[in-house]
Amino acid sequence: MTRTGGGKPAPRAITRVDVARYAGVSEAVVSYVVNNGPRPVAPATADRVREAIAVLGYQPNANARALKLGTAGLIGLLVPDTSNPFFAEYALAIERESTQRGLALLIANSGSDMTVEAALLTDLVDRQLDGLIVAWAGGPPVEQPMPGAASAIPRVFIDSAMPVPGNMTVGADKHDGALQAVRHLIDVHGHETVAMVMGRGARAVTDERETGWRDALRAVDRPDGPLAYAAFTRLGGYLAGQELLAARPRPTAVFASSDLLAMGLLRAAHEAGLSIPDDIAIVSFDGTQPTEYCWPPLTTVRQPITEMAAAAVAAVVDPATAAHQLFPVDLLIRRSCGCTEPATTDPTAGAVAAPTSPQQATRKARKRS
Amino acid sequence: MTRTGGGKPAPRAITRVDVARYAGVSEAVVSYVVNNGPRPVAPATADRVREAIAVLGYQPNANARALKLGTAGLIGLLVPDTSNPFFAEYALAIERESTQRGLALLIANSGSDMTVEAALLTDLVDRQLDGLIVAWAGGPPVEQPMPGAASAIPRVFIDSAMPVPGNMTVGADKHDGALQAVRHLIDVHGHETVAMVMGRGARAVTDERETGWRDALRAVDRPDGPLAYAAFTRLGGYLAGQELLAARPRPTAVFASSDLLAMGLLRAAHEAGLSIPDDIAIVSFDGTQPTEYCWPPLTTVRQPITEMAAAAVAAVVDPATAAHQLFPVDLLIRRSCGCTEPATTDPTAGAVAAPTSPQQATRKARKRS
DNA sequence: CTGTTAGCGCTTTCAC
DNA sequence: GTGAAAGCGCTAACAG
Repeated sequence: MTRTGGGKPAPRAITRVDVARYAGVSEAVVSYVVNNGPRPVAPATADRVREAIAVLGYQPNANARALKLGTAGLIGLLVPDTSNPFFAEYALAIERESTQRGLALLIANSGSDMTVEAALLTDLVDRQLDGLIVAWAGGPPVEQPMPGAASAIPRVFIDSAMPVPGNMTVGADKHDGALQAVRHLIDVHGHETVAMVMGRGARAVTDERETGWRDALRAVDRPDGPLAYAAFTRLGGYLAGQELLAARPRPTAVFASSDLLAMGLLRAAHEAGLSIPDDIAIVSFDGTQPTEYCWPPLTTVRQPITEMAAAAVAAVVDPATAAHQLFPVDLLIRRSCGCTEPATTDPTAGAVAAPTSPQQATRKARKRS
Repeated sequence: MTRTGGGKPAPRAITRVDVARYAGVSEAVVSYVVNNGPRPVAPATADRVREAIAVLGYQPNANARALKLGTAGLIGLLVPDTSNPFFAEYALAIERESTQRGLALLIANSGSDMTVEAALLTDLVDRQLDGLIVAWAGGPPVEQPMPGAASAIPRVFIDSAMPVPGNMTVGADKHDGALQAVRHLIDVHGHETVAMVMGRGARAVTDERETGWRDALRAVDRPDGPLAYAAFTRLGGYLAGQELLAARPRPTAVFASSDLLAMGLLRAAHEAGLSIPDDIAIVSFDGTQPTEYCWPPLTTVRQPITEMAAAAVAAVVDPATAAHQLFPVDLLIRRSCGCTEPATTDPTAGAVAAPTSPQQATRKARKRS
């Protein structure tokens, strides 16, 4: 049998056959040594094999291994946009969690585009990963346009405050978070009402933060403050902020449905020459790191990202988990709401959710000028 | 041959054998249909096969395919920390570029820990991806402690302003960027000298931004402003900022070696009750999105992330590329340096690097009070 | 303790 | 236009 062409002898990668031959053992033994089992190997033999591996520079073929084992040790994550710090931090936490379990993470951004999202999801499913973690752009789908639903890959939907029938879900209690934020502004800082900047995603679902905001206001018989919808970006927050600040009377307090939005709002307020929190108080949602470095630092509803990430990975790795896992949120008090940070305001102090004394910040149902 | 146990009939996944049988064709034809080649198939037959696929819910086994083809269509990205907007935006751009080429992206964060970095790199190499893009924590290694260097995976080192012998590299002209930043502060805004906050990574290499800053000052016979080293985090920038602001005389202008650092510095300045840019001007480095939403918006040296990402992916996919690719940077003028933004300051305007008229911002070698 | 060997599911060459 | 069959490199059951 003649070889095609007589060029360079095709640099065929070395396989365990080569190693076995070199070490003078069988292929099985090579495997036992590489995998530390499943059968024992005499120390001397093992050493010979290890040396052969080193000398030859043998590297097991990952794809062959994956075929045989039926798994490549990969999980996939589909999110709207990792340039949003919330998803960036979430993805990072998921990656850490996966790595700890020996799984690598494949990441895909939909850019909040439902068409792209569907395409990426299909691709991910086709790759037959060991698990799939999905944060739907704009919340869980109302209908079930769930590509590859038939596939057997365990999946969990994150950033989903509500259960999705027939699916595992992980989410934070957004309704309660909105309640806490609005109540804080009213009860502690004496605002008459609270405006809201609500992010609008790719899907037309009513978000729990919006209902939470509304419910908090109703509970104390206050009128709804103005509500501005915005794209889930800094620019969206900026534009919505301009809209809100142009209203007369101007709102004295705003609840932003995400940190990203709050950044935009902050810029709009600064440009308008407003002082925060005196002219306008702001409470945000997510609790991402950059909020600590805004000016003023943002009071924000913290989602327990690390815990949720752990739950999400656990869910796909061991699908025996509960169908819906809801996590509590807490209010991270900083300055944008009108509170004074504790003396040890220094971020060096490390305390994440430092309690604070808001006494002198109180204002009684103040009149607007 | 008896089967072990008589329990449920092991839900064996359907393979092309099942499809072939169902459609009454050979296994080869199934393959031809699925892959659109390499041999032609009669339309009628193809339809039958497609129907069988649909009915049976057949999904080609990705691992088997990868074994046969010798590739799984995966590339890996190893970065210090995607919660740094610079790497987040870089990763996103790389992902887009890969997706476009039908490759999926596996991502790993070292957290700037060299031990973790080495471990992750080994894992990535073992997975035999089609390419590897690496941003070393703290710059390219001085020595060559490059795990898995023997492996044949094409690799490219990004965020590397200097070539690394024997490797492909992609980087921005950091030296020139620092030059531009410092010159702007001196030439346009009349600062006597410029201080610097320099990020210090995991490796002890002198960064081109530091030499650029120094060179710019020397070129016009100015004394070096004070230099503060910091961890490459917001907190690092904050602490270094406090240090710098406590110096007497207090610097009137600071160049921060990354946007992340500048955020911290900004906070330190605000807490000190300083007005920016009047009391202290700031120019940053990277040009990430959040800098547009700081207060005041940051003037920053923009790295061409999208272009570099494209170059990096191209490099690993087609290793015939040049060894070292250096990209130019440009100064994104905003307010923190003392310039007035153009009338259309509205980010809606879309113009990324809007030119600006810095006339009235000029100050002549002003005295410090 | 070690060796032989049967597949995992796919792609593709080669014959028909 | 279609089918048969040879592997890709590995793991692990089974036999020695």
